[in-house]
Amino acid sequence: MEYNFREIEKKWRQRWVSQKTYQVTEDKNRQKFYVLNMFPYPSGAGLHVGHPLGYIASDIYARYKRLQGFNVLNPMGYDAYGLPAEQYAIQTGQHPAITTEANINRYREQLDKIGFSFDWSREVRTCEPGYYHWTQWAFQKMFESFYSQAPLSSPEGETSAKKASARPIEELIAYFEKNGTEGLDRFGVACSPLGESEGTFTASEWNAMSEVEKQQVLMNYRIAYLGETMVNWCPELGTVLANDEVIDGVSARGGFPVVQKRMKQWCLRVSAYAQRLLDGLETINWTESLKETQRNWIGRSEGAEMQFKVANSDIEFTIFTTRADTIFGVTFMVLAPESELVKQLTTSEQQAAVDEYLSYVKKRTERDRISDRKVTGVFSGSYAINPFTGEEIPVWISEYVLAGYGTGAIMAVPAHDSRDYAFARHFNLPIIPLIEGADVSEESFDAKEGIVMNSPATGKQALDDFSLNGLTVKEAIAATKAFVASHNLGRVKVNYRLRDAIFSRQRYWGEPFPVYYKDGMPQMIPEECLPLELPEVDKFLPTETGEPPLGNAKRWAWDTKTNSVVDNSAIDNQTVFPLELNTMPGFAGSSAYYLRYMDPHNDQALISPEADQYWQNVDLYVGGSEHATGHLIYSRFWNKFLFDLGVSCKEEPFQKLVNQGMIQGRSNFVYRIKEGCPLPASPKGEEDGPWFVSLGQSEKYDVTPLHVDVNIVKNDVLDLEAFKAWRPEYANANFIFEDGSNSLSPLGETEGAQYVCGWAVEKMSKSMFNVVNPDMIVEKFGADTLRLYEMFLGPVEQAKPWDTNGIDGSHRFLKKFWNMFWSKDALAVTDDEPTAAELKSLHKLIKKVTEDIEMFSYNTSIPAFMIATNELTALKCTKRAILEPMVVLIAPFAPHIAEELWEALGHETSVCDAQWPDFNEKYLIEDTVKMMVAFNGKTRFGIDFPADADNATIEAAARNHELTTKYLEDKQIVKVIIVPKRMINIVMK
RNA sequence: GCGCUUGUGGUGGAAUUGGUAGACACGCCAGACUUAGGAUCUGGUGCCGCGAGGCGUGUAGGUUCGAGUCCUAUCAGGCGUACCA
Repeated sequence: MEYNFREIEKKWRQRWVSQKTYQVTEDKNRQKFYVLNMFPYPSGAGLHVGHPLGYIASDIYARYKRLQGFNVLNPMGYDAYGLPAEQYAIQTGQHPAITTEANINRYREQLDKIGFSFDWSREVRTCEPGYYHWTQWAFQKMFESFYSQAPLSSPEGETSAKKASARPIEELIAYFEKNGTEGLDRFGVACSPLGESEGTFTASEWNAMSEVEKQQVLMNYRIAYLGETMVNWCPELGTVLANDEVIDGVSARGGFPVVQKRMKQWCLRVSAYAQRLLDGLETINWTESLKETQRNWIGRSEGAEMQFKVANSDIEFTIFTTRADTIFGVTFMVLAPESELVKQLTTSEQQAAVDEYLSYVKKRTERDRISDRKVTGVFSGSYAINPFTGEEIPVWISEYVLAGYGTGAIMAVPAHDSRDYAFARHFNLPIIPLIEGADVSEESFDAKEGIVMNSPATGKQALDDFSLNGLTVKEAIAATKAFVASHNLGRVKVNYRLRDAIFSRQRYWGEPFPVYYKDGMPQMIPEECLPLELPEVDKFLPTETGEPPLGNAKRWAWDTKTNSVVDNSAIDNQTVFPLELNTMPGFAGSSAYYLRYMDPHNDQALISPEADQYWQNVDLYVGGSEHATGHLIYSRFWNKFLFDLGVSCKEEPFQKLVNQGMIQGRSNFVYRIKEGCPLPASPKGEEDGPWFVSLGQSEKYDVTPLHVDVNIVKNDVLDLEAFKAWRPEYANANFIFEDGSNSLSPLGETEGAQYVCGWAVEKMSKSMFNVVNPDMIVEKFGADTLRLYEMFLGPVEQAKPWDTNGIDGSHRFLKKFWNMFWSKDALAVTDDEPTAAELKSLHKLIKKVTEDIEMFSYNTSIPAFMIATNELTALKCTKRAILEPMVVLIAPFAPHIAEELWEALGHETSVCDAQWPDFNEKYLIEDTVKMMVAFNGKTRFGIDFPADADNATIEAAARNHELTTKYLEDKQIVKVIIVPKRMINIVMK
């Protein structure tokens, strides 16, 4: 019987739907396994062949786990909010919901053809009210929470059994009512950076505050808060962007310039969770490189904050340093241009120079700073006093100090910091070396090693006779920290690079905030009124007054009497208030979708405790590594917050994570001969077309390489007729072939002359004509072939180019596999007892495939299938005891063909409910075992032993072997080494 | 600059704790069959050499009876990050 993949695949696609084969329910009697793919953004271009790679890999794993008896959750959905649909809406007026719906349908159609075991009854879409209900809900909870290292009720604060957690803001309010801010620092409460004056108040001061004042104070502590921060503003897109959405100073989407701007924005206090995000990495099974990326992004650094007084003034300021030991080498201080201190410390003589510098800095974009790293700065006119020596140190202002990290001010130690060194050299400031033997005449000595000197310099004296001379750097750092703490000069401090996430976007196509404004302060709409649905607008652009697109909505006001959305005209700021105009960013909807899959239709809660208890967290998460510092940080944060709330029972959402590598395109080129370059033949008389030369001949001509559609090239040989039809201007094209002949030579072209294209690996994109569409492959070869080939292409984690050429091999294999079962049009399978050779083939395969799937290295299982199939075909094996397990083994990889064969073998249930075959080692034992014996540096092989021989027998036999004996007699033996080959290892066990 | 990562035939890639490097597939070559195909089947295919033989895992050393695998140095590519004090 012929392998008719089209019919088979169609049949099983329908059957899986009608029999609900992949729907799962919580089943307490079976162990759960949760497989998850990063859900896609449904773009207009549809899927290309690279998209399904990770889905196939995880689908194989999901099917394998199911065959092993697990209750497998393998859901899919759409990250449906996003910029492209909105940009398209702006250009065409088409509502993004319509575009998105159309794209989703296209995605679904494509996905359905590949045979995934997704439970579509659990599909989620981030843009649906039933889904974003819970995004809004979580946001409200964050607004109503603050974060502290210990419960405020514990009397000892930090010294008590710590439990860092988000807590209801009411706890903080109760504390303020009783104590003000007195003693609050014992509890490690996370808050926005505050000045001395606004940060402290007494209980009676708190109680005397107006409601608005209280709200303003609380805003500094909420986990979701409205904060005035420097943001990445993208004028072209008219919105702010998160740090991970900005690459090289331009927007990740669109590549538009990004500038720094001070704006009031919703923020999430991700930084409060920095330490837990760092610690959590130790408990999860991710690749080391990805964990390292997150560690760097979190950027923990231990150091000290130190106070510096300003000479002739009562101003004091704080700096952060990890090299407290270099205090005696400080020769100047530097402030960030955006620092509040700049205003206070600039003297009247320097005012003009400073103003000029600040306006220069303001003009520079992020991109300028990156591209030219020149040394710039200006003297403020003020001097700071070194707390250890009393010396006066000039205070400078320079853009190399960042306002957003540490305190926005540093002590500069040019001898031991390369940035300070460059600055000192440029402005001719003194450089004092502090490490014995360090040569700082050409560059700074940044390493944290060596013996300290000049601390203080000979003949000078420091506060309390403090000295670091003679200590190692490590000892000096510790000693200085201790001294700083004991003399009240500052405190030991851990800083994180991780910033709070900016959570507002000035866009239409996103989750609306469930927030209205009363007296300028945000208020949450009542929880039972969620979801607050996205309003309709006429235009998707910002309003004329520069408000976000929601400013165009006519019905976007909140009536607190009826608790409903009403017309803007009703706004009276008494009972009807304006609603928030910003929307949430892309990462909002993707931050907890894995929880929603567990209980997608629950309209009472994000997830029921029962569903959460059963599914717990994701066992295997598959997706691209480009989300390392975005989604994978935010969702870990989000999940930790929900964990603190008791909503999620696991602190880490994704236990194991595999990054699938990108599939690149393989572009083909033709070489067009430039005008004026001598040609091999003259025109035929008709209108002469352009000339193209084959790769091997192209060096002889002056050519321009041009991309050519990979779909009209086979094995790098151009299909000439298809090429002529591809573009009207190529209709009369002439060719010089690989063998040097040409299409216009008087004798005609040589028989078999070919035009060979060049090739290169590039990104898969329309403009390079190298996009390969999975539908086409499925149409030609079938979904099972596509699945097999995608896995065969190489390790899942590695980036690799797509090359359709090799796909025949996978298809041929499936045909061979199919043919094992059939003789003419009848099933050939018999119930005979299998032979030892047949059992060996089967069990070798079981072992290999089981191990491979566990290790996620499918690319080596496919060859194992091919070898086993070839072996069994050669043995003419048609025995059920061999072939039936083979069907189960291949089911995760090629589910359609497996179902068809399973049914042909007489089974009434789906192959999905079969049992994964057990591996038995006894079938693998060899009859004989080869040994290797090494003589005088040369290894010899070829001593055979019975397979059941034990170690001692083998060694004795080897020693008695005639060769061995001869060498022993000649005393030329250095060593006799007996190396069991792998088969022996099995015997030994 | 820093961090991570990868270097194996014409190509994608195999090679378990160090143990016959190049599995399997593509491509290529030869042959068979034929309804002449983008079909199927068989055999061959790392490089040099007629041959025996020699050389081969980015490069140079080292450890070892034995190294793709371990160590040291170095070169090249990929990814991430960017003045984080």
